[in-house]
Order: sequence, then structure tokens, then C-alpha cells
Amino acid sequence: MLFSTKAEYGVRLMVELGRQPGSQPVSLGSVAEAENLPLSYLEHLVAKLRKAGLVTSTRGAHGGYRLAKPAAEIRMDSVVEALEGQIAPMECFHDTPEGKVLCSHELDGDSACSTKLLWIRVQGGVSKALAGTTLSELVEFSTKSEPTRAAVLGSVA
Amino acid sequence: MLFSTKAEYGVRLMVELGRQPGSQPVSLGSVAEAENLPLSYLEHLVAKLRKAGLVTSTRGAHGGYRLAKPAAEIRMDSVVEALEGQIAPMECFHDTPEGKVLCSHELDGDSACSTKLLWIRVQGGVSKALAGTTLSELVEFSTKSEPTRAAVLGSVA
DNA sequence: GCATAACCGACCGCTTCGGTAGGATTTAGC
DNA sequence: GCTAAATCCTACCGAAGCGGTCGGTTATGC
Repeated sequence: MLFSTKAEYGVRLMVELGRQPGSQPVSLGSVAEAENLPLSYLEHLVAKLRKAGLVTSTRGAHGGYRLAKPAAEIRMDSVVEALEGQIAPMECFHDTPEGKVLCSHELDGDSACSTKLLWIRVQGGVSKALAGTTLSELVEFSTKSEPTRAAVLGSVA
Repeated sequence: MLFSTKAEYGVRLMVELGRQPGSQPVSLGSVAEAENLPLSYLEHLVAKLRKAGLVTSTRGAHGGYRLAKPAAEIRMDSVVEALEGQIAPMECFHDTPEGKVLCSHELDGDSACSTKLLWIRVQGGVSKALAGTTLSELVEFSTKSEPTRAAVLGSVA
């Protein structure tokens, strides 16, 4: 698996926040119940999202979390990266400030890195997919597909 | 990291085999030395490649491994998949025989899978990158870049 | 028959994953 | 000011995978 459930749960959490219309914060407990995920585990994940500046929190009673920005401005690469850490196909890849990619094998004495071309292509494919998707797309996708699903279930019953 | 060093080492091994011109099998020991990788560990990796039908082996003295097909016909998705197992962005993805993708969350009672759109795009990006690269490309890339590298080092020295 | 090399399976230390537990702190409402 | 609700923080835990080692068995060329 490319990603662990941290990304899965975390993205579900973000979508759940994006679904909420008002500016009222929503508690983690309600998200956990809605998505059927362990609350204590979500606490760890939402901490990463908060430290990455993707959600804001209000403490105390009636507190909870909100998106820090409009869902349309949240690209999924930042979300997944906050949850999973640096996204790279292989250990030897580092993101330089200019956005370039280095393979440390080239620095050793051995021959030119024969895998570099492959990992660069994979990296490109993944970041294009992640950066090209916004949270609002996922929110829209999931809310649109629900009536369809309800209709299907209804037709079966 | 998306992939472990199993993919890295295994691809390096395949490229090393692809470099060899003749039909003589090359021993794992020489590959291990050339790439500076632990021999005993390579044995495990090459076993996966052999079981996947990507390399053939000849036992005994002067034995070793060869590519089972011409390098131009070996797509890197089959190589990486042999080494790392099924390539999918998330646990809940299964490759069906028709090449489609299913998210098991849709089967539970909970709401439609809000992450599906994202993982489908990631999956598409990765498999496009892997399936669109052949072993011969990597062989060519690595052999072509070696003189360049030598020139760079020479100019520095 | 001896060196060489593929094969095979067990083991091992380490890290991560997914999750739990217990508490501390902040805040709204009474 | 008390209490309930919620965020926050730290530590811990079992299981699994990773990267690697080791010892041994089988097959083959010379």
C-alpha cells in the first residue's frame, strides 16, 4: 500500500469538516461517530492537520474544529503530506526548496542512479494527482454520490 | 515513502541484468558487488522476480540469472509489483480481473466513500508512470548518463 | 569431488502502524 | 464557581513489515 490509513482517516475527517455549512466548529466526537472511526486515534491525526495549518481548533465546551481555509483552496497534497510526511517514492528523494528532486546515490562512488528516471515519473504522477485535487472536489463528489446510493438501496428494498 | 528499498534494489538488479549484452547468465554475487548491495538480501528479492517470471535462473557453477524477456518488453509495473506486492494507494483497493478498482467502504453501512475520487487519481498516476516505463528505458538512461557523469567528475578533478 | 552458485527457511533488531489509556487544560452554560 | 464538554498531550502496547543475516541444501561445471 502506498499510503496508510492515516491518510484515509485524515482525508475523511477533512471531508467531514468541509461538509459542514456554517462556521460552527464540529467536535471530533461527532466526526468519529459519523465516519465510524476511533476518537482517540483521530486526535493524533487532527493534531498533525492543525500543526500543518489546515484546520483550526476551539477548545472547551461546544468547541471543535473548522477548516482553516475554504475547501476549494485546500489542495490534497498538503493534506496527505501533513498526515503521512514527505511524499516521495523512495528514501533517497529529498525535496529541495526549488521543488527539485535529488537522488543521493549519485553522490556515492557507485555508478549513475539507474532508478532515477522511474522514480521521477512516479513522483510526478502522484503529485499531479494529489495537487490537482482540492478538498471541495471530494466534498462535492461524496455528497453527490449519496442520493445515487440511496436510490440504489431504495430500489433494492 | 511510497516504496521500500525492495523496489529500489530489485529495479537496480533488473537494470544490471539488462545491461549485460550476451546470453551468459550473471551471478547474483557480481550484481551485489556492482551495486554494492548485500548478497543474501538480493537472494530474497530475485526469488520474487523469478516467481513472477521476470528472470530465469540457471543453477550450479557459472550459473546465474538472465532476463526472461527482452528489456524492451518488460514494463516496470510488473517489476515493482513483483517486489512490493499489489500496488494500490490504500488498503481498500482491490484490482479486479477487468482492471477496475473497488473501495470496500461502499459495502458497509456508512456513507459513500469520500476518498475514492482521490485514490483513483493517485492510482492512475502511479500505474501510468510505472506501466509507461520499460526496463530498456532505464538501461539506456543509466548507461547514457555515465559518460556525462564521468565528464563532470573529470572537469572537477 | 570440489568449488560455485542458486535455493530455502529461520531468525533478529528496529521502526511504523493502528489503537488505547489517562490525564491536563480550556471553555460554555448554569 | 461548578460542571460537563471538549481539545490537548504523553506514554504505552501488540502486531506487522523492513532490512538484513545465517546456515544449510541442492544442482552443476570443471
